[in-house]
Amino acid sequence: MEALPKACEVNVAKVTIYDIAREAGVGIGTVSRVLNDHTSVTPETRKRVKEVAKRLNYQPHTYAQRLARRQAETISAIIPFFTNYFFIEVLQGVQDRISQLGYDLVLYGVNNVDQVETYVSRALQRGKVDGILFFSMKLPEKIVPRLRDARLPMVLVDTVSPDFDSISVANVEGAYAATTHLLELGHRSVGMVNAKLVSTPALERLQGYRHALESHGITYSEGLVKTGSSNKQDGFNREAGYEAMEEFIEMGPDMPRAFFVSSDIQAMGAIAALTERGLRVPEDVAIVGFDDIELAKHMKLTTMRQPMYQMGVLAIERLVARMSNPEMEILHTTFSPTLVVRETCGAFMRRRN
Amino acid sequence: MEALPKACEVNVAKVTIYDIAREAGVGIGTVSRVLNDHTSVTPETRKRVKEVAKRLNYQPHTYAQRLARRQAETISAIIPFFTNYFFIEVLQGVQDRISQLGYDLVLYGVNNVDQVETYVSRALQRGKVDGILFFSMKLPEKIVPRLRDARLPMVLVDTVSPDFDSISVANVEGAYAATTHLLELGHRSVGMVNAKLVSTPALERLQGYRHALESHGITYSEGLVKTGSSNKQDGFNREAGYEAMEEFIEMGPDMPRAFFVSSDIQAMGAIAALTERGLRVPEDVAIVGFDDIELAKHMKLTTMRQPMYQMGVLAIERLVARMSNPEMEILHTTFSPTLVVRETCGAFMRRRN
DNA sequence: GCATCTTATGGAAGCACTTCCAAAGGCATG
DNA sequence: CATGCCTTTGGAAGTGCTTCCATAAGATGC
Repeated sequence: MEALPKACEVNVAKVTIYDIAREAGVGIGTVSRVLNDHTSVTPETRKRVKEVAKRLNYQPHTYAQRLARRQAETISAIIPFFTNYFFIEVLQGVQDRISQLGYDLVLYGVNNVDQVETYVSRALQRGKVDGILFFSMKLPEKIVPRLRDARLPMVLVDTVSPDFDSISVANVEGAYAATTHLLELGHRSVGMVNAKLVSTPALERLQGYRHALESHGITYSEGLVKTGSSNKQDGFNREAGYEAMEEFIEMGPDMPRAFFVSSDIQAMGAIAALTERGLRVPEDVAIVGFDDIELAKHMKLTTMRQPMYQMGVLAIERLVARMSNPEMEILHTTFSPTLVVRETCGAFMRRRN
Repeated sequence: MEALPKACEVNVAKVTIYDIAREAGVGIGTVSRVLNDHTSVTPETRKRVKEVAKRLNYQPHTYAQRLARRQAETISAIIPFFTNYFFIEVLQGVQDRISQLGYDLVLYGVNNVDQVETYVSRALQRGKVDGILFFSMKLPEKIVPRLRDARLPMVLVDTVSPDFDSISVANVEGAYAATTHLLELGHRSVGMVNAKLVSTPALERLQGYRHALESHGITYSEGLVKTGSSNKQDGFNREAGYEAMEEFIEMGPDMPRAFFVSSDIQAMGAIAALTERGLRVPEDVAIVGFDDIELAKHMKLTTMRQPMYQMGVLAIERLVARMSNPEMEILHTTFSPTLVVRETCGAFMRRRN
């Protein structure tokens, strides 16, 4: 049990450019030039250096590079964990694009609002990241000046602020389209299952719903918009949808026979409430959701599709654009959600008649 | 349009420890000692330096620190994006714990198997990360030696290899418990909806199912295990569950009236297939799933719960332990899933009778 | 054959920190 | 008062790279 090699002695030899330079009989400058594919190196030298590097299994030291290059090659994403489906899909786009660029993605998952500031501070550490992606949360007013002063490229995704680039979804238009679809199917009484109005998307989707009614000559009625009591995720959750629909069902015969629901996940709850009371979807009640999460397809839910993956890709592209040109004018892009007609709205059923 | 300030001129002044040292009339060594809370600094000096640092709004340069400290303060997670629910919940545990430790989490999302090697190589870059979390995928044999040579702490989550620490779920026991639950409710013919056998969890869950049958004196029959044809995510997807159940339904009266399904998401599909054919759950057919994803609760699905969040937390703790003691014996931890009885198994229905 | 222009190369300086070592000062002890 | 010890401090050396500058070597033109 003696002379156990210490961990550090066993560790992989740390090969530096100095080792390569010595071994190849060149200077470190030349080594660096070869490894970074600069010009002004003869093919023979280039070849020799590359061979030595390979033989010694050279790995550049990431942080030494980043320090010398004055580049972080890293982007951080500040993202609320509760967004779930949306988050996953957008993040996939972000990841794929980032990975192509050879950048790293560092993830700051926010579970409660207080963490936002902590994570922003971390991301703002000098030289740490080249850019920030800020997701789905209202940007706290008090940190806006710090962010602006830091002059660090930042793109907001699924949220908006006049001071920064943003990628978002046209909630008003989407809600308008969803509601209009139901109206065009002949419904005159269309209810809305909404989320808490503290959230901007909820507010905007309500607006779109209301506009749609009014453009079709129907007066908006507060009594036909319900939210349920579950506060989790600002009301964008299944229970809230269930509860809201329960309330509607209690209205008895006056209950609307068509609903725009402000998210697919709430729609799942709403449909469950209906089914449990013996009401069939779409025969008795028509439903249109919002988001087009993966489950929507399986549930045959008619819904408004957000191009989540593309939003992620675009977010990175916008960020890169701003990185290379900080003086670029601030750009706000809104994607228009598209109506995906499946079965819960009853459109196909009607046509068959 | 003249004399527009260049971006770099406007940029935040980069304050270094040299600036602080000059301003506070001390040496850089002292500044470093103060900022790192070392001993051997008089309270007055400490106070003065801290004040200057604050006044100048000093931010340490992350990468200079990491280079000098020979520590990455970063952990990377290599994770298949398709795991979805499981992934999100485990990652939440990982994130929370990492964040407490002041480490960064860099995410490598894998969309197809080839990417695994790319990402492993990146994570292996010298000095880049202090540890790796490898999720839910079979560790490719060919990279095991590289990984071992690198002597970089790595913990496998939801997958196993003899060479590395791992945190996983006792699939055999879980499947055994699930099947036993159905048997104890009086079923003699229990089918299984499984995923593709290329996946270890699928293999192990089949084993548990088989053991359970045999310990109850029932002979195992291959005909009662079906998989469906959808290959996505190794068969752990909704369509596959739907297809498998369709096949069962085609058996006619010989079809089992109870099923253990190897994942909740498949169970969703299976239930849909049953409902569409007019078969009620649990009145006509009993179902037990596996995972306890968020939707399971809403669907009232009886299932085997995996403690995903805790698995994430433990994964980080294990990683940290190995980082501080590389010679530690390799540890494999398996969490036992617990049976969550809801409605789809029919247990409550029975009791009511 | 010489002046001029390229092109290739070595290595110092820089990036912003940590850490170690030597030195200085303060205090107690004999 | 001299000696030894401890605390505090400054700053050189180190971390591993990139980049710039000066120089050397080779190519070109007349």
